[in-house]
Amino acid sequence: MARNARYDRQIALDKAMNLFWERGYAGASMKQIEQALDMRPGSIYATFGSKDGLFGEALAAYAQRSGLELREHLAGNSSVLDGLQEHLRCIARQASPGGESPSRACMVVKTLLEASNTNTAIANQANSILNAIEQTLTELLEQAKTQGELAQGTHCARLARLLQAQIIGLRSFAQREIRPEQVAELAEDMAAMLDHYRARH
Amino acid sequence: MARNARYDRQIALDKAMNLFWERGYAGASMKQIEQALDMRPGSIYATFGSKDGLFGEALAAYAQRSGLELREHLAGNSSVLDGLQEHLRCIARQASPGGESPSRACMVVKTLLEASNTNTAIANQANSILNAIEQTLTELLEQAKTQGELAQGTHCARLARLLQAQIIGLRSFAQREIRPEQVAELAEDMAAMLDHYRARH
DNA sequence: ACTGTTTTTGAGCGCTCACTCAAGTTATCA
DNA sequence: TGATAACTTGAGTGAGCGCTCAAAAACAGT
Repeated sequence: MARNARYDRQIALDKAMNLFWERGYAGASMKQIEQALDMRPGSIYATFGSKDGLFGEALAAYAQRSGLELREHLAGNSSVLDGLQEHLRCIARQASPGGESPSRACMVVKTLLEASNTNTAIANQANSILNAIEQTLTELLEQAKTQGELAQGTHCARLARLLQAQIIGLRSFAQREIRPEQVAELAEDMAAMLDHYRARH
Repeated sequence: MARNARYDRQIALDKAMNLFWERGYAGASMKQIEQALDMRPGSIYATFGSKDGLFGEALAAYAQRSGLELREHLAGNSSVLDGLQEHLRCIARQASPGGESPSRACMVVKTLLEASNTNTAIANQANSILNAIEQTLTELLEQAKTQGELAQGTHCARLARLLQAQIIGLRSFAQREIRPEQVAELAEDMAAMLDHYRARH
C-alpha cells in the first residue's frame, strides 16, 4: 500500500562511515554527508534521526568491520600469536600511505581523541568499543596461554592492553607523512616484541 | 607615544594552548577562546591574525614545552636509556586519569588525526613536529649507542620510530576511561621493551 | 485507473560560526 | 596637560551549520 525506500540502509551507512572516518565528526558537514549518501536531508533524518545518530551507527559499523578483520587473520593461523602478528602486519599494509582506505588512523581512536572533551555520548561509545577490543584480546591471549604458546606467568589482561596500545600507536603513527616501508618495519618490531612473551620450548 | 598592550602574549598563548589541547581545533569556538583569554575578538585578531594563526602558535608552544620536558628527564639521568625510560613513566603519571592537564592525549597527535583530511596547513605543522621529535630521538639513541648503552647492531632511526609509536600509543590509550595503575603498568611494559635493545655486558 | 500510504524533496528555519571595524579608551611623551 | 598613537571594545557581518516540514512524487494493493 506504499512505496519502498530507494536507499539501502547498510550501503548508506557504509558511505557515512567512510566519510566520518576520513574527516571526523565535526569535519564532516551535513552538506557533505548528503552528497556522499546521495540523500536529501529529510531522508537522512527520517532514517538516522540526527547527525549524532548517524555517526553512532557508522562507528558501530566500523567496529564490527574491524572485529571481522581480526577474526579473519586469526582464522588463517592455527596459532593465536601468529594470528596476532599477522594482524599487526596487515594493519601496517592497510595503513601505508597510498592505500585506499579513508584514513590510515583508526576511526575509534580518532573519535576518542576528538570527542573526549566535547561530546560525552560519542566518547562513551568509543570507550565501550575499546573496552570490548581489550576484552577480546585478553581472551585470545588466555587461550594462547592455555595452549602453551604464551609463557605461563604472562599477565594476559596487561599484555592485551600493551598490544592495544601498540596497535593504536602503529595506526596513529601511520597517519604521518612517511614512507610505507617504515610503517612495515614498525609493525615488524611490534610483532617481534610479542615473541618475547612466547613460552620457551 | 602610545599605550602598551594590556595582555601578555605568552600568557594568552598558554591559555589558548590549554583550550585547544582540551577541545581540539574545531571543538574550541572563538567565543570560548575569548572567554579563556579574557580578550575581545578585535584584540585576538590584532595579536594572532586568525584562529588558524592562534592555533599554529599554540601548537608550536606545546611542542616547545614537550621538548623541554624530555630534556629535563634526560638531564636527571646520566644514562640516555634510563632517561627515556623515566620519560615514559613520567608521561604515564601525567596522563593518568585525575590529572590536571587539559587532555591525557598528546596535542600533536590529536591535531594530526583531526586535521589530516580537513586542514592541510595544520596537518603539515603536526607532521613537522613529529619529524623533529623522531630526529631528536634518533640522535639520542645514536648517542646511547656510541656510549655503549645500546647494542652495536641497533638501527637507531628505526628504534626511534618504534619509541615514538609507543609514546603515541601510551598517551592515546590513556585517553580511555581507565584505572591509573593500568596506564603505569603500560608504561612499565614499554620501558621493559627498551631493555631488550641494551648492550649485553 | 484510482486510492492510500510512504518516501523524497529542497527551500528555508534559527542559530552559531569566524571575523570586521568604527568608535571609544588609555598610556606615552612633548 | 594636551596631542598623538596604539590598543580595546562589542555590535554586527555574511556564511555555513544542523535540522524541519509542507508539498510533490512514487509505489502497492484494490
